[in-house]
Amino acid sequence: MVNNENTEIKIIEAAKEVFVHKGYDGARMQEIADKAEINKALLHYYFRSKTKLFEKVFNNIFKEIVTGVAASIENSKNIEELIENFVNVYFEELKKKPYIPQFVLHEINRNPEMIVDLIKSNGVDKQKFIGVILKEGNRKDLRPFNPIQILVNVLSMTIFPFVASGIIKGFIFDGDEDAFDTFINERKSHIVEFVQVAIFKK
Amino acid sequence: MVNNENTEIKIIEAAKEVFVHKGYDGARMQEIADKAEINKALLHYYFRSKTKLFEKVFNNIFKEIVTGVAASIENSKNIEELIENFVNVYFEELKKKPYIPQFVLHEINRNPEMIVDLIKSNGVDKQKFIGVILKEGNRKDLRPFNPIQILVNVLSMTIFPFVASGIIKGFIFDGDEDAFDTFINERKSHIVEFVQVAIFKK
DNA sequence: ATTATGTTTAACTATTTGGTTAAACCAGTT
DNA sequence: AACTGGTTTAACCAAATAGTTAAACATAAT
Repeated sequence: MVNNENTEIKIIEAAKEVFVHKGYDGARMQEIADKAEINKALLHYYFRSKTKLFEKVFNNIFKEIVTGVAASIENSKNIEELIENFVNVYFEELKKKPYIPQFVLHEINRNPEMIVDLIKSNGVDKQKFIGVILKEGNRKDLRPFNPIQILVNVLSMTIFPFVASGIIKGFIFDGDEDAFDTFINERKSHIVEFVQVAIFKK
Repeated sequence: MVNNENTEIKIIEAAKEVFVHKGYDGARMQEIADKAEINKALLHYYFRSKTKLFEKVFNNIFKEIVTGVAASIENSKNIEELIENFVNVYFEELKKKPYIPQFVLHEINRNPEMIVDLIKSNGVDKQKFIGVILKEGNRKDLRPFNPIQILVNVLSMTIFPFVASGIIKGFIFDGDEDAFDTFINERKSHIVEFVQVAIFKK
């Protein structure tokens, strides 16, 4: 009984790092071991296989995202608040962990069946997420857009720039990191404004 | 001299299929050979290495996308037309090839340096893409949004649903394919309407 | 028919990589 | 001190996989 807990955490952190940047197929157990400052055998002692380790890490990350979103919309009374809270919380989260969305989307794409178990095992309450937006959908001061479309609009505009940061950076900003950062910082309030202006009548 | 040209095409088509669905790391030369109905040695005879074959395929796909976009916005005189044309053309393209964006974004993420060469070697004229939107930016009947933000909004809303189809399908539509398809079909006109309503004053 | 050139194949090689094994190690318990 | 449990390691194994080789084959030119 020397390390245990500490080691496990170190492994998960290292695995997270490697999996997120290289994907499941591109990740190497050796690299994870190196990054965790242990050797490969110990890695397999803690998590029997690459698949098992990956599942742990992926679940971990997925839970982080879900609880993040849940918290951001928990106290939102109406659609205005919901959008503002979601975009604000999520944007800050993504600025800290910009590689997460691309990773999650790629892995779900690679193995779509996974998502069913994932939602189940994480006890995600769908209603909590789309309930507010559906209920608010028939407010008289809103344009008659399909609320699901609005939801996807907000998700798209918030998440996509991080998923496509490589292209946007290279294509629109000629590789200029600073210009891209400015753009991202400006974006948070832009989305809120843009959506508000679009959904309200008048 | 039996096959040659035909074989090369068959290889590229097979490689495209496999790379797009599995990614570079997940793709296997054997699987590509099988799908092209040849053996691995011939594969290496035509394209010396996995990397070389991948580059060819990726360039190919990238070019398709770029020319697609270029064509869609070529004859657009103002921002209204531009948005409508872009969304229409692109949506139909993506419905036919829904896996392309996720693939491209993942590979660029995996190897960001690639994009510089890619843009260079494809002779992409950036101005053509963002020129119209920048020029139209200070029309008096438009709200004073940053045109780049608008551009990214349109890109996001159009492309993201395909990148995140797995999550959207599973999460919002409980795995119901038909409901998702209906949503996608409705989406094309929704985006156009949504953006128009947002950008125009009054 | 023979030659030359490009095409196709089966069999092989070297390396990478996920995973295993058996022994050493360390701390607390008896 | 000897024992017991989990922990850690170096060395090893087997399978997968990118890439090679050398020979057979087909077609057109001489």
